[in-house]
Amino acid sequence: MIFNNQYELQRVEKAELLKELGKNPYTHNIKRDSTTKKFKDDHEQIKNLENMRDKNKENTVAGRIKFLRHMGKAAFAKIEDDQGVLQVYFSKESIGEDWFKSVKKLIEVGDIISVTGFPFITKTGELSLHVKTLKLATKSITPLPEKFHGLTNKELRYRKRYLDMIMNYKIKETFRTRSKIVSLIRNFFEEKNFLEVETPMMHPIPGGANAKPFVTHHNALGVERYLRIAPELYLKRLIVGGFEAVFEINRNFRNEGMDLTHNPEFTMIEFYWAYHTYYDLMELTQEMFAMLLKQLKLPKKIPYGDIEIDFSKKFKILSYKNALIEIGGISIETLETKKSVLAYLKDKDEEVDEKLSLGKLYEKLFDLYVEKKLINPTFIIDYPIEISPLARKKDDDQNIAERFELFIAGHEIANGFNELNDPIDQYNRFTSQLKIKDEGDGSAHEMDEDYVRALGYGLPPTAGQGIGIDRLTMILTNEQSIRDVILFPAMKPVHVNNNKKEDI
RNA sequence: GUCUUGUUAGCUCAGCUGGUAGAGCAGUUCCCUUUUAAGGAAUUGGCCGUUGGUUCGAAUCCAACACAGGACACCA
Repeated sequence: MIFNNQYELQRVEKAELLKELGKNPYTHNIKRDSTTKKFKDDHEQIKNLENMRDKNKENTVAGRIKFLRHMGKAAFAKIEDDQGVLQVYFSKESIGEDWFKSVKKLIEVGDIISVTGFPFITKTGELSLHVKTLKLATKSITPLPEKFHGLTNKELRYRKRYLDMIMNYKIKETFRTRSKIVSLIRNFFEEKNFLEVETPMMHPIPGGANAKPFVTHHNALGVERYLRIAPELYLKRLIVGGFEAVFEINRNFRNEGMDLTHNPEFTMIEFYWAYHTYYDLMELTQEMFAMLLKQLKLPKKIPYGDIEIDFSKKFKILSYKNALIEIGGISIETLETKKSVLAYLKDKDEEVDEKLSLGKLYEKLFDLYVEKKLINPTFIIDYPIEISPLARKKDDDQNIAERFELFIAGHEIANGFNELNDPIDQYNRFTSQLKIKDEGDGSAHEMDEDYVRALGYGLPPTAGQGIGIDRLTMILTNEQSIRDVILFPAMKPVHVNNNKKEDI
């Protein structure tokens, strides 16, 4: 029996007793004509009535009992539904003596009930429902956590999100906002004539990002498949095919570490826009943020933990190299050669791989000394080419990619660039990524010959971008951990320890 | 992957330098017809994360392991 602790057994017994009384503890025969919020809104004016009640009104509201206060022959309960909480009052007289006695014994906090009755205002001034009929909708077998402190254990909150939602009302708001963000973004792109598409999640060759993939096996085909690390290469094939503006909002999977900003599966929007440039993307991104803030009714300066993020000005644009100099405080001379950068890092007691290229070393410097300082929205542009294997080179500097990343609150939120559409160049970039992979960087990009062949047919000048929806939601909901914006974040399984020594 | 802190009743937490486990809420039994974490009286409930070790004796000391929070590393 799965429910075997003393409290659960007690409640199972109560459910049995209810059945014996002819009250199905799991009935479906419940209809309501109002909600906790609507009931309060509809009857707000009864405070002006003489008796502060209106016996001619009648509504049925259903919800979970969160508080229950018995007082001999009467009782108050707070019931909660999707919309909020409503206090209900019932007594021996209002629902009948026998049923009142049974309710007192058999119905408790956690149970879901429906109540029918009229609005009134209590002595302490709370608009409440005076119950005439009380029905049990669902008997709760497992008791709820404590009513005052609630559920605070983070592990339990993540593992049992349903319980977290019952106990921590605020978290539901966060996930409503998340849903709204996705919906608003979808709308935004549709209105700009982007076409929403769905490309494969199981890839024969993992591509579109530098990351380690999850591997799975396709039985019928007898081949390995990789959960996608990015939809990028498929979306660009669609641009080759003739769609000129596409987007996809869905999950990507990366087989890497987890922390406050990384979950192994995460949601991204990627969009590709033919005959546009990465400067157009930066404009579009700012427009999108303005739209989100407006629709979510957020101010232009929003709090995030101990800091404030200012969206009121045009986002700052700064080149990668200048960011290292101006924000990282690194001298131009230091940045000139591999040797001087290595010396700088060693001087700072940082562990570095001497084999890293200058571009990779820049990346290291950026992560160490710049990223965390980018609080207000900032576009960092013009990235080293070797960390941007799918981005177009600048015409006047072969070492720089026409690429940007958007940073907010020290986190990377978006990544966009002019797509590399020279098939020969792309082939060579893949080849040099393979070399990096051979040298031991498991996250280097794979060769995707079919993608290069697609480019062979001609990819129009295109700019493309990805935005991390989880991180975006974190910023807009003021949550510090990605786990607080993912309904069911990845957790290790808890396994029962059975390795007790056997007698010999 | 590394470091660090934690794991005690259903939940939130005490438990000191080792001496056989406590509180509040919830539950159970009573009293109470307008309460707001309602109140009053009594009371049930513990493989002290797991496995070993040290010791006459371990929730407490030591080790390994598991899981979690945080930091770092990798990445978005």
